Amino acid sequence: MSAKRPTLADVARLAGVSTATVSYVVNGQTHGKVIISEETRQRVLEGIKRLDYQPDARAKSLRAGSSQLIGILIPDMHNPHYWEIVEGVEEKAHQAGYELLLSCTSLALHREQQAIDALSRRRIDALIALPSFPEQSRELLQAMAARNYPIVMVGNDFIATDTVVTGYEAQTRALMAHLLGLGHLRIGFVFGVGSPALGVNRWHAYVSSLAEAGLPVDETLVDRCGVTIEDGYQAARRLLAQPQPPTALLVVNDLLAIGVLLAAAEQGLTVPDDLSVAGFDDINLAAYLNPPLTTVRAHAKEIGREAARLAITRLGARTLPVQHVVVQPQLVLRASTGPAPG
Amino acid sequence: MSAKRPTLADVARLAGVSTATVSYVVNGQTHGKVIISEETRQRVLEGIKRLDYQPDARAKSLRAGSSQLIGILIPDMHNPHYWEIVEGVEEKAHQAGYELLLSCTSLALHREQQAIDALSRRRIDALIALPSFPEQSRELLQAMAARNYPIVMVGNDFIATDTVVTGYEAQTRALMAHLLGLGHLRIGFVFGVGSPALGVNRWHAYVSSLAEAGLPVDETLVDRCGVTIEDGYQAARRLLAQPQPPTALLVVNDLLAIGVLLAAAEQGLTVPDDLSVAGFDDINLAAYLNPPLTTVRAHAKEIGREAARLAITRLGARTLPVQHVVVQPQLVLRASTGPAPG
DNA sequence: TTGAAAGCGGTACCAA
DNA sequence: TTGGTACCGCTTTCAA
Repeated sequence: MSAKRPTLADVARLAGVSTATVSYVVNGQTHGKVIISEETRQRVLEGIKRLDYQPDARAKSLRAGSSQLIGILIPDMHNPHYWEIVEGVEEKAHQAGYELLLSCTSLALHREQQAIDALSRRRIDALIALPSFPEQSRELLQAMAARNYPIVMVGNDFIATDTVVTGYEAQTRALMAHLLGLGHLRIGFVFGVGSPALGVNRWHAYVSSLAEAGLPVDETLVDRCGVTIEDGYQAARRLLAQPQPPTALLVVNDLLAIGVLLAAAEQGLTVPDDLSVAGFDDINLAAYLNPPLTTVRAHAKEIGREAARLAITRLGARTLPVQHVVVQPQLVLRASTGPAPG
Repeated sequence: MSAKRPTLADVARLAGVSTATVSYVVNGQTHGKVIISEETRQRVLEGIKRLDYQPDARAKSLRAGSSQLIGILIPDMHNPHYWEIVEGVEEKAHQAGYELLLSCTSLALHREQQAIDALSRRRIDALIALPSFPEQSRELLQAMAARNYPIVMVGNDFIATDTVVTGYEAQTRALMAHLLGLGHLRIGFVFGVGSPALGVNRWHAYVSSLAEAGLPVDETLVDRCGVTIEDGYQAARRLLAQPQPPTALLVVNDLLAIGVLLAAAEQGLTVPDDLSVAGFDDINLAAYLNPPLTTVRAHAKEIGREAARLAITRLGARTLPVQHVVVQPQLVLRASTGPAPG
């Protein structure tokens, strides 16, 4: 019970060799040359097995200067969109022998800054950041970058570093064109974001699409709400209860659209006959909603993969010029949008 | 550019004191007694600010013997149910000054064992484990426990340690009673689990409820499928396409129920008039599905909180007798279940 | 009230 | 092919 964890020294003692030798064996080889005799190797391996020795990652990391840890900062663990990004990161990171240290900031500025700090203290090798408050956290991130932490920013380019961004603007326009083409004149927006920075691209495209179509931005058709499904549900209820309700609703992400769909059903509206609904991200379940949701696919997993790729590349080539990757989203038309009623 | 990260020694040099002194002020006080003069303290603080010093968590952990890290192992990051558990753990852990190291095993045995190993090497202070393969991973877990790692098992008690379990059996029975009471005689089961261990409790209760009602287990009403929404969708399609389709469907978790609901809608079936559907877990979005889903609420967040509480308690009292906590689930009746058709 | 120094568990250089 | 050992950055005892 309570046996002390064995160390290199314990193994060395048992095998009758030095700690250096054990270290060599554990790490396979040094600089590509196998320098330990097979006999010694076996003896050491035997000792490792006997003691069930597991190297201490902290010590190794401290001495070796690399933690083999990639930190990732996401805004909110309630939105599957972010998990999908994490999944992509994880896939690539594991392939390259890195593990992930995940931090959720729950859309609170102080939590975000805390998290960045904590990650930095853990001496992660690189950071993949999806900050909720890129402007306010900019300084912290800059400071890390100055310390030679490779940082990949996802979704914005507030600091001069490797980035992967999506082109949501263009696809928001395409979505608006789709809706306008279906004859919708009262297109509302359920704009539930945890921080202003997180939705600007969609908002701008919404406004300018409206303008180009000669339509005003009708603030009675816009609801700035919170980030939960319930928030989306309540927002849609408010919007749809008005004397002049919208005939189509953009929802800032698919998660909120779930609530919107239910609100519509509860008011006796059929989607898309009475109301068209469109989301963003194309989270996994978007295709399984009732009706399946028209949305803009972000390619979340690919975003994650790209981010990891950039981080890992940077780790091996600090002086490479800054890289910018754009993962182009894609309009996915499903059954939740249709011709304007009437 | 590329500035080396400052260490205690750098701060000490700048402030003209020893590293010990810096360590004292960084940690506030030693053993409750403030022993550093205010003047020195200020000088050190000044140096810390100037250099933007951040202690190295690895070194601290190595020397101090505690990583302030609680590891948590979950089967699958696609199921919100697990995230809700993580949320509960995080809440309590943070309160107590611990951070979380999260590992998803993607329902693969080798990934699970890898993850346990990795967590162990990182020298987490405690492990909260939701293993997908409790039997196969038992030995590994036992080995950790023997090394004095506090382990909290969630959802099963395959090793003798602190546990938190849910009483899904009883509530599955209650759910079956509800359905039987509504006149359903052909109750099917969409049984999509990543590993046998993950669903036994529900399965057993299903079988015995049927038996008690004098009904046979009709294997044509049971579909053992995968764990994704798509799997649930396909399973429901198969089940409903039969000549003698079920009139009610138990779905092993709410996530799969999403797919089931869509499959039903596509076949032109109205839920609950033509088909009753019930899930498990009561994930957040269950209440927002169309129709809102009857389910068994696991109280996921509470499970997480309890697990964290157990772990933290254990950290402070190694010799306490083993604790077992039961978080009682609760039947939540919503609109997806109703009287048997006909 | 402060400092010197011995480690925590590894890695890797230099010698043997 | 192997061993001795300095050191990674921090904590903590013991002395001053």
